[in-house]
Amino acid sequence: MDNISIARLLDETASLLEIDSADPFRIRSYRRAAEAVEQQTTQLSTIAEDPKQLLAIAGIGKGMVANIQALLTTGTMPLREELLQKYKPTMLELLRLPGMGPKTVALVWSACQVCDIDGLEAAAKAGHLTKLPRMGEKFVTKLLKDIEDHRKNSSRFRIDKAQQHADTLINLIRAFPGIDEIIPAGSLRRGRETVGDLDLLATGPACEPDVVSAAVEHVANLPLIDKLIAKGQNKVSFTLRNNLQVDVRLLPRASYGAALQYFTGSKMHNVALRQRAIKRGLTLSEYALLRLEDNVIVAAASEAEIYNALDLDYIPPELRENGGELEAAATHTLPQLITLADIRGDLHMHTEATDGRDTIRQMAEAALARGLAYIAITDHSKNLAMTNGLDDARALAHIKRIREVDLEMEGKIRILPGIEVDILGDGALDLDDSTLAQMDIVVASVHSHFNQPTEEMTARVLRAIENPHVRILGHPTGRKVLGREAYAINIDTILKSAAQNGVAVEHNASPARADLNDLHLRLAKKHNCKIVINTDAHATEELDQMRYGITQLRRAWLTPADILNTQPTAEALLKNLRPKP
DNA sequence: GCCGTTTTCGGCCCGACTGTTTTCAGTCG
Repeated sequence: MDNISIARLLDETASLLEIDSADPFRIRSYRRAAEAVEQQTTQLSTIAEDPKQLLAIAGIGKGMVANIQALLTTGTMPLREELLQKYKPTMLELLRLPGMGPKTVALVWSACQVCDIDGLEAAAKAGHLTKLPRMGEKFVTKLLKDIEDHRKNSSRFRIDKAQQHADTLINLIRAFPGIDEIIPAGSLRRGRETVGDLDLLATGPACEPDVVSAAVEHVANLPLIDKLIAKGQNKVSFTLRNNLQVDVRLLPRASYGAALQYFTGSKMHNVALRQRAIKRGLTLSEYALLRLEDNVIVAAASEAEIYNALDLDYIPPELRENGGELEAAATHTLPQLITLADIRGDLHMHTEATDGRDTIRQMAEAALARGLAYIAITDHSKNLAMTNGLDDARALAHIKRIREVDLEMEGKIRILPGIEVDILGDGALDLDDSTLAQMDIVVASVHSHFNQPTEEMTARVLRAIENPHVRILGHPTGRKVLGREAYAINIDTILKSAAQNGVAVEHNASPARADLNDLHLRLAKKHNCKIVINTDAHATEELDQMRYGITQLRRAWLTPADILNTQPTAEALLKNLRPKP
């Protein structure tokens, strides 16, 4: 059992304990232990023999060592089994619905024997829930809508999780001699926020038709496979333990480009492309681009050849949605899309002063190592009490330290003092203007999980934008990619007002919370908004999440000129932000 | 359940907001 699985089982146990109304601090230790295990770089299975090494991990004590050892030897642990006698594992799914916490899950279970989403929906529709305490019409209406949303999303995987699985599988597959190139196709390659299944296309000498069967056997016997679905001549389909379906195709080099094009999609892009081929007396399939009259291969080995043979510029995967990219490629007017290397700064990150894990200096050095020229430290303000948010006095002391570290870095990277302030219910900010005046970067974020009418929510954000100290609007939609959903906000109005006031809107690069999707980003460009992309990193390695945010910018056809933090220096960036009052 | 001790128990991030109350429990960040 790997660390990720151990962490998941510990976290699940914590959720079951919550439903069981266990001691909140005991629950927290299970969550902390899960987090700690997930962050370990060495596999616990290799050091489990030696309790001393396990105990050395912060958050792992005697009890947790026993749990981990039980998980590693038996695949489960006594407490988990005991809880599963009382509750059903499907209840964990219920917890993922907005507004459904452990108490409510326990309540519907004891009152209606409801333990899964289908049951909950049926009970809601039958009117059983309104008889329960604190559950009225409003709650049930919202619940039914949330169930619907959940069903739409729950079979998909976030891009970063899909990428992790892809990376692991690619390494394992490449271990077979004679496989030298593997590319994930499908929506992962197109940079979609979520991925339904994984398409891995491999090629190399071992994938040629006469020898491919050995490579197929290798793939079909990968240790990570949970269920083998199909094993064909050059294709293996299986699922992983988390139910992610993976299709691996082993393709001869000569037709690799055609296959890559075909399996990358999107479906609509491919339909349009094939129509274009037919108009030119050609036919495009997953094997090749052929001349219709004599079946001669025109192009097949690379995607570029295929697009060029159709009189098109090469179209980046992110644009292949049949949204005008064929016309642009035909007239040589495709945009020069932004790349990760264009990003010169990251203006939203946290440190140990609030809920981050690392120090100002560590964040700065990590950013420097990633080639950034400047960053802003924007820890939380006091209203987010659980993050140990900064009050005015602490915020001022914090920027003093930020300036000190900035000097220590001797110009190798600039560190701008900043803050992520919270927007209160009436649209006011939770720190004094005199404090905000000391900051280079003020990110105003809507945090509380409001369920106000759209007009009130929008008015609240509009008022925050009007505060002249605010330079960036963070979490503009409050949207999360999977799980609990966005605030009711009129994004069109917000973006217009941000543009008028010169407030930059933030695209959060974190895959969990990509606040603006590609449609929002296009809207922002239409309204002439200033746009920044930030990681909102809470630890050094989260700075790497910038790559996922970039794909959303590319999907929105954005270029370096559309994004403010492509400015080469901190000074140039600040000049482009709203002027300080 | 973990941690840090002032060694063997007490402390462990808490405040805003909603829906249902009729003074508050539950959820969220």
